[in-house]
Amino acid sequence: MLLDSIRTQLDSLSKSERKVALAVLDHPGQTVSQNITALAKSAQVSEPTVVRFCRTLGYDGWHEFKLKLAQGLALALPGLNEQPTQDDLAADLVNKICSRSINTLLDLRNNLDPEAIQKALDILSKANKIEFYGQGTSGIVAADAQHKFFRSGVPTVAYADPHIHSIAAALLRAGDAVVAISQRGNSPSLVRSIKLARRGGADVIVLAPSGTPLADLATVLIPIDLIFNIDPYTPISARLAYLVVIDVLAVGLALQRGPEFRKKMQNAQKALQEFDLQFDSFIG
Amino acid sequence: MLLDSIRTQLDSLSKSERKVALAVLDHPGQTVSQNITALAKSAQVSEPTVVRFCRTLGYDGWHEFKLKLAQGLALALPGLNEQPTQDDLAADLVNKICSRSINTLLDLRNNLDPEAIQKALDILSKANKIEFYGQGTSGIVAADAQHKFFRSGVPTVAYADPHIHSIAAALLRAGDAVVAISQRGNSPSLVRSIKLARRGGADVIVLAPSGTPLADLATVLIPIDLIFNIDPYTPISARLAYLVVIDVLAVGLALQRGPEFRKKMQNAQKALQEFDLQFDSFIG
DNA sequence: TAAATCGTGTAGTAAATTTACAGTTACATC
DNA sequence: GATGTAACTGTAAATTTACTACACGATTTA
Repeated sequence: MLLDSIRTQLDSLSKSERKVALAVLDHPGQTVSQNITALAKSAQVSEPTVVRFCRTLGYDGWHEFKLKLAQGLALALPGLNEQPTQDDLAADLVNKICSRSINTLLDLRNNLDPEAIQKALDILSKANKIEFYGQGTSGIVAADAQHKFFRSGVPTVAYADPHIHSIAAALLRAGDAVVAISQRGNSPSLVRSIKLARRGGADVIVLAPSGTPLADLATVLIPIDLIFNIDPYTPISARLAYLVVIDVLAVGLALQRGPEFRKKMQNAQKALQEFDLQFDSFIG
Repeated sequence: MLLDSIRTQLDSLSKSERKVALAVLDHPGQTVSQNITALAKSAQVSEPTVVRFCRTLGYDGWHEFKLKLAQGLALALPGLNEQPTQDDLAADLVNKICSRSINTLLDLRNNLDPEAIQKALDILSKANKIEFYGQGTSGIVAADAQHKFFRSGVPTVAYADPHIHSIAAALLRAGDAVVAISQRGNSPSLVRSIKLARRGGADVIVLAPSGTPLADLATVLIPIDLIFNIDPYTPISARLAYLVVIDVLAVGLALQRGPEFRKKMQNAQKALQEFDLQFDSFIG
């Protein structure tokens, strides 16, 4: 990106232009919010020198340079560019947590196995009945999944209570499908329910770290191997990964059911939206 | 992102400001390279109207608006906004949905206002009682918030049922805090409850798109201006943004309560983890 | 029907960016 | 070693750009 381009061209710049370059590299975030006068001052050069610097890099002038820099920063991952302003807790917090979450998803994009997704979609698209089981935090993921699938026109149920899902699991038959969600993959009661489900002939899609007891019971395993941080103040960004996988499954299933089905759902959605405007929002 | 924020606020704009909005939406790419005069001309309004338009959207002026727009466009990578088609392989699906989610979070990182977060944290750290209200999809976010705050050692409650939260809201007093979560910002029953809460003297932190009825009722508004796509098969990645904001608040609150408190919680967490290994996982 | 509020454009002002020019330095040539 | 040339850099003026103050007109309210 732009900052890298500045770095590589550092040698071919004149003395004063290099001052500008270093000032920009030092505080890229500030640079985009400053005007040319402020940058000139902090680089201890004159304004025209800054303009010449921009031109040397191939831009029309200060405005275009600033714009391109801003765009580059929007995409850049943190840590590299800006040292966090230590005194500003909130800004630092926002930056760190967002960045960590982004990294989690980047990681997911690289490691999520499309083949497993495809197998899972095959199972789901043929299933008579789809149930989501998850406890604690994963119970929320399961509830989210139910919501998403429902909005995609696929009725499902989600259970977070061990007693309930063990009963539900015992009622499953061949042709039914369960999605078991667990961040640890070792919840005994969930494992028990999944065993019951399999005994009844149901297919089980597991979202859990690989190598866990739950993972071993899967018909299809979608492994989610992220660091589970012990520090309680670390945001549990792993949850985001689970939610995105659920997104993938919901969208994939909807697509697999074909465009007609899709059209029908769009209409339903539209009707719902008009309703919302007058009454209560279902969407929230 | 910004363009979506413009779309959602289209109704609350005046006639001339809407002209500006439409001109921007029509040619966002041109807008960033143009100056205010050119935009005013193509929207057939005067320059001050453009400035007022920028201010209405919450920006300092034309410069800031243009910069943010440029950053938003940089994130709108080509191909990402295309709807996934049925021909897509699972790999494509994974890639697209992950990328879209990543962009949502990049956007959030660029636009989330640390000042608003700080104000929210100030309120939360002083609050006697913290409640989360959200309906439908946002009800899940509220439940998630309750979970996270609980794990940070802060007892809270979350309500998704309109009747329940209206009763709860009526019982609030000065010194209490509500976090209202809404992806639309116009749910009548939620608005009603929030009005009750404010009447009782409670502070209200709102997570919703800016310019919405709910946003106007906030003591502190944390605006989340992301796409609300009508197509039901588009992943609702906005939810990720909400979850991350909740993360930020939960972690921030824990940090603000000091290191001793933090230590205590770490121990509690550790104990819980050991317990989990033998019995049922609380974490999921 | 009058008053008031909101929205909009005109014209003037302030600010920022760019251009023109001139002084300085570094290097090459005689 | 002196002189000329070319490249850099800053000062100051010019121009563009964004913003403010004010006034007119429309729409709403009393």
